[in-house]
Amino acid sequence: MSERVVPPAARQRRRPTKQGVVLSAELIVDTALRLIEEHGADALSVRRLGRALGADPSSLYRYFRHTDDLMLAIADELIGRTLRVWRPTGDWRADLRELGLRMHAGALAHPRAAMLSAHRVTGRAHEIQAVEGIIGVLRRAGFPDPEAVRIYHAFVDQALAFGALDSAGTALPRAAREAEAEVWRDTYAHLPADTHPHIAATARHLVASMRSSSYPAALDLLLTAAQTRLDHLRAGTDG
Amino acid sequence: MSERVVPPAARQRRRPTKQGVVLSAELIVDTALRLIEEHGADALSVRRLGRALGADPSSLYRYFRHTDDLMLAIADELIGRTLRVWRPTGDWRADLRELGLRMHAGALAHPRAAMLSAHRVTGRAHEIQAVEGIIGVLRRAGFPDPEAVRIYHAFVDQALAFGALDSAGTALPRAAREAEAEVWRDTYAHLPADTHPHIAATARHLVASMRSSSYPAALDLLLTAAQTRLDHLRAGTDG
DNA sequence: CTTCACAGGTCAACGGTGTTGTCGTAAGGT
DNA sequence: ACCTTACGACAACACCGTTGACCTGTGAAG
Repeated sequence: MSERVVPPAARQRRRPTKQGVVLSAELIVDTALRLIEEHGADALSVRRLGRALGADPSSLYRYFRHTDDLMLAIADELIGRTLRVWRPTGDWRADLRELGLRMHAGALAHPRAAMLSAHRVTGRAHEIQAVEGIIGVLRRAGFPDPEAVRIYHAFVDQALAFGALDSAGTALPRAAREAEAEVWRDTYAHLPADTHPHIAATARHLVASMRSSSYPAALDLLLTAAQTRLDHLRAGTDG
Repeated sequence: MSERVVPPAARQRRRPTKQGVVLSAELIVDTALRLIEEHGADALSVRRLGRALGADPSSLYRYFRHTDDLMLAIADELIGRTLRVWRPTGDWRADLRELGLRMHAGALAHPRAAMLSAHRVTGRAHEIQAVEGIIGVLRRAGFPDPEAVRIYHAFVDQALAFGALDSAGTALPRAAREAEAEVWRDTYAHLPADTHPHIAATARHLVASMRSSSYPAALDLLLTAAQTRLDHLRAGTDG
């Protein structure tokens, strides 16, 4: 074996595969993302990716040490894409809401990658840029430093956590996802009022609510609480 | 094949395996949890579980239709364990805070299981009991039904999502976890103020905050927002 | 232009996975 | 003591990630 993976800079001998494709780390990442998007999260396997590229599966190991390595590269690409289109306007609440929803949407677009990368701190350029931007928004809004950090931390983790949670939902095989919807419709909607009064009373709302992600609601709750805190601080300072 | 899985009530012929173990859904779930705890999440496979039980892997299909089915049973068992020690006092905010922290702690106690099951709706006994309990607390507190469901949904998902997120963190190999802490200490704590003013200004707080979970803070923010909403509703009704 | 080292694509194999069809046997009801 | 049948065992299938050995065309050096 010795060293299988060669750093991208040193690559030069661009030999095409048997089927005429010239491989590159970029092409592999892009193809992987396309595969995930088109055929669901479980469509991503080294062998399938190889087939989609028109190359032997083992060729990929010349570019990535193992599948995890590939996943991180994919995640990195995703962070970049999300951040690239965020333009803070100066309204802290609207800006954070926008960014939160974008992060969540980005995760849902690539469930498998989101699940694997949510809990990792990369310390890379894109991530640092995001941290600086969010804390900046909060400080400019008037939050004192410890408060800004607390809210930053909760905000980011919430976006990542819900992104991963909801991604896991969409990554399920179609049959399992339908089974879940059925559980709410069939089991919860028909519990008798004498044994389960609260579920019976709210069944209609439950079935409707469970159909969609609770992230927007949770995000708004977080922002509302932050707003309340800010109002409180202002009142304390002004009066 | 016909029907392979027999409902637990109908079981009677308790034939021991070749190695003398008498199987049961309970025993299988318990063994699976033990396996996950001791050897990590990837230690859970039908074949390994069979080996750990002293039974042929295919025997498990007499108790669970497929692996997913087994995962749901594991998840429900965890919910049950958490719920078993929760005693609502009547103070809705304190009760939900208590339950949220318990769920989070329960997830951290079984990181791998939490990660695998956080996103599943089981529709099983313990879960139903939890739903009834939480919505009951909210309705008794005075939230109208749609509001109660919205908050219930956000509350539960947030507890599960953070549970899974933080579990993923603790499930990392020790080396990787230390590397992450280092990133905060070394990279973020030393960014120059002229390029990253906001990070530089709050670095001290950042390093401290990132060491621990943001779930308690996020939970308090959610409860604060709910309280605000409740006050608002009361003011509207009373005045 | 020719030569030739070796990057990088390919092949075959290993040990793992979930899942299913078939079969034998011992447990329980009669 | 017999019969039925639940249920555990076995073998097979198609897939997975990963590796070591092999072979060939590329691109630079002479």
